[in-house]
Amino acid sequence: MKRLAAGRQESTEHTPVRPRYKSARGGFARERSRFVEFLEHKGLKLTRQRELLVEEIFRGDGHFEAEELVERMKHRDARVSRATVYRTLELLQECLLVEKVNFGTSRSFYEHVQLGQHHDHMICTRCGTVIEFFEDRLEALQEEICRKHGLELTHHSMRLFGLCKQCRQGKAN
Amino acid sequence: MKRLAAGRQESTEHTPVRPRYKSARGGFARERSRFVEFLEHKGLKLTRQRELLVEEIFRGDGHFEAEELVERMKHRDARVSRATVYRTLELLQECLLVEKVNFGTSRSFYEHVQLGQHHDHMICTRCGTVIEFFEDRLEALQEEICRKHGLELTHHSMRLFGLCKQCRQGKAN
DNA sequence: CTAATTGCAAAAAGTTTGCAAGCGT
DNA sequence: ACGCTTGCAAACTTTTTGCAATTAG
Repeated sequence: MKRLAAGRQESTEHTPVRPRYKSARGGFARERSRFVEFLEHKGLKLTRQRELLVEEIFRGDGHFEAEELVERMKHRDARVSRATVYRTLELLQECLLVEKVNFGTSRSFYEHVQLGQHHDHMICTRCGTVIEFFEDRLEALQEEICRKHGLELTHHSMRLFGLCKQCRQGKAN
Repeated sequence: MKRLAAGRQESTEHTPVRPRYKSARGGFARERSRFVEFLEHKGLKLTRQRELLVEEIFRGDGHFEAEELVERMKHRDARVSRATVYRTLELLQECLLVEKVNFGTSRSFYEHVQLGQHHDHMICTRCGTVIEFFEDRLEALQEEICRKHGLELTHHSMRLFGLCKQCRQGKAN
């Protein structure tokens, strides 16, 4: 996975139930072409449904559940079935444009991955708040660990669980 | 999560389909008492089923699926139903004796957590081999990151995905 | 043209739940 | 005794699959 410029230290918070994020940056041209290239490379077709899905996924705040995406697609100009949504999510995960994340609850969330915008998660096990963070040294250390074990790193997922400040102070959240 | 003595660097490999691990160390007395204390603390009861489950979980290689555990319990001296297995796994996760891990496939695995024996995972996305590793500096860095964001760390999960040496060389695995 | 893709609906897989009977404390 | 637990089976949620019709290249 491409390393980011050193020193980025942003973080945003949200709850896993209905996450609220700052809205994604404008376009998704690079992500779209990555998908197109991936399809070509594998001899797969760029269908209307696949185009609509990528657009819808990268248009939103980047966080969604499969079923929610199925719903969202109903308001588009072409019908996209549940089966196609699942099948396409599979492809998007394969080319690293989408990640399946699990915050410890039974439902699994998906996140779109904007090229060069990787982040990890910190989850409060009491109130469920999720904090996104990025730490350059962590990325570097991972590369080093993989090198040591002979793995060529493509991507990773790190989740830190614990109690957030509010919950430690016994306040409801 | 308790930090381990600095410098431990072991690693074992297995595939997620039917993982093979070196067998667990002898007893599980400490884990058992942790569970008992947890139950007492919450005013819950130590039933025969719960005892058998903990025993079975810590007796095995430490890796299992829910359904597999249901099967294994059929050969015990008391019947343990699927519902009880799920309900107990929930409790065991709550007191950090069991972790649910997902290696990218649709099935989710559970691992028992022997006190003071934490490790993370490296997964080859092509052949599915899983390498367990432990890296002291990673643990330390996590603590630091959490401190910075005000989270009191209880546990974490890190997965590194990529291509193992064999797969990079195009050999089947 | 031809193979890949889609939608549908049924099926599978995985997990949860209500309830009456049973069991720790 | 009291209230937490259990087993059972049904219900639910989420994801997968077979198949005939459709579409991209």
